[in-house]
Amino acid sequence: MPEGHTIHRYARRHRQVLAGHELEVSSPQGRFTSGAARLDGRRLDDVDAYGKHLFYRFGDETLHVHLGLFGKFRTHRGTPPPPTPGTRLAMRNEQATVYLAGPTVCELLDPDREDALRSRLGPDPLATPRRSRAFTAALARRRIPIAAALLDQRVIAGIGNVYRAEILFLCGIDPQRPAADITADEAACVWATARRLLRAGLAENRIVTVTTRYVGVRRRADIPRHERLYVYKRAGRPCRRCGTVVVAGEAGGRKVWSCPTCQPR
DNA sequence: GGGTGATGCTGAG
DNA sequence: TCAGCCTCACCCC
Repeated sequence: MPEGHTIHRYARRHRQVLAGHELEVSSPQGRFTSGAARLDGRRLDDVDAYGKHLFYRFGDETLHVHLGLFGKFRTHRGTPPPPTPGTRLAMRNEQATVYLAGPTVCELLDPDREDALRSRLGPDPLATPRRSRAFTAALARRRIPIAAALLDQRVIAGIGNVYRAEILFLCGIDPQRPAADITADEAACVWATARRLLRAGLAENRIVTVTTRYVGVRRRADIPRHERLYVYKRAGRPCRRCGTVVVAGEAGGRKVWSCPTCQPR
């Protein structure tokens, strides 16, 4: 689930239903008991997101959450069901309860450590849309494949394995090309496409990169689940644009898919 | 009901 | 480079 759009969506949702209230905070699973005790009864002032990181402001305490590959939030209005055994964190007020399960990180963060964390993150297209120059400069410094660079959160924050494959397809860039060889125009395309796709994902709560003309339906909402992407996980199937067989490769330790015709070497 | 994979990242070697 | 983390949805029987 969690690429940057999901994280920003959680921030927005949790700000809506939880912020401005004193919260009951607990750790049903018991792995965040002492942290939860420090937050329990405090007012949540705000929630913000950067890249794939979430920050919950409780006065002078900040809760930091990173979902990793498995993490999930669930929001319940009114009386919630009992938490599942894996629920690390529960935050509750009179109108809603939010459960968190399976995060990579759920911790209290002091300002110094937050600064250090943020300084390791590249520009987030959903948070700092104008900073594409920082992105272009970061690409120019790397000899690694562009597809690996797009997963490096120091280069660009919030992109994951689905978006990187789709962005490179839409910009016509072979995943294996060295990042430093990407032209200024191509870098601008990657940034603009990342921003556009993430914003659409944030608005629609799902990753849909195809346009309706490639699928043969009238409305975006009618695009079937398995027809929403151009290349991601489509190895062996025809490219939606040109019919060439989509191929799988690897970059940054993860699979990446591309069309050899639309994304020439 | 069991097995597996998943949109992530770290730290050891 | 790769094991490990950690939960759950989905597939197949």
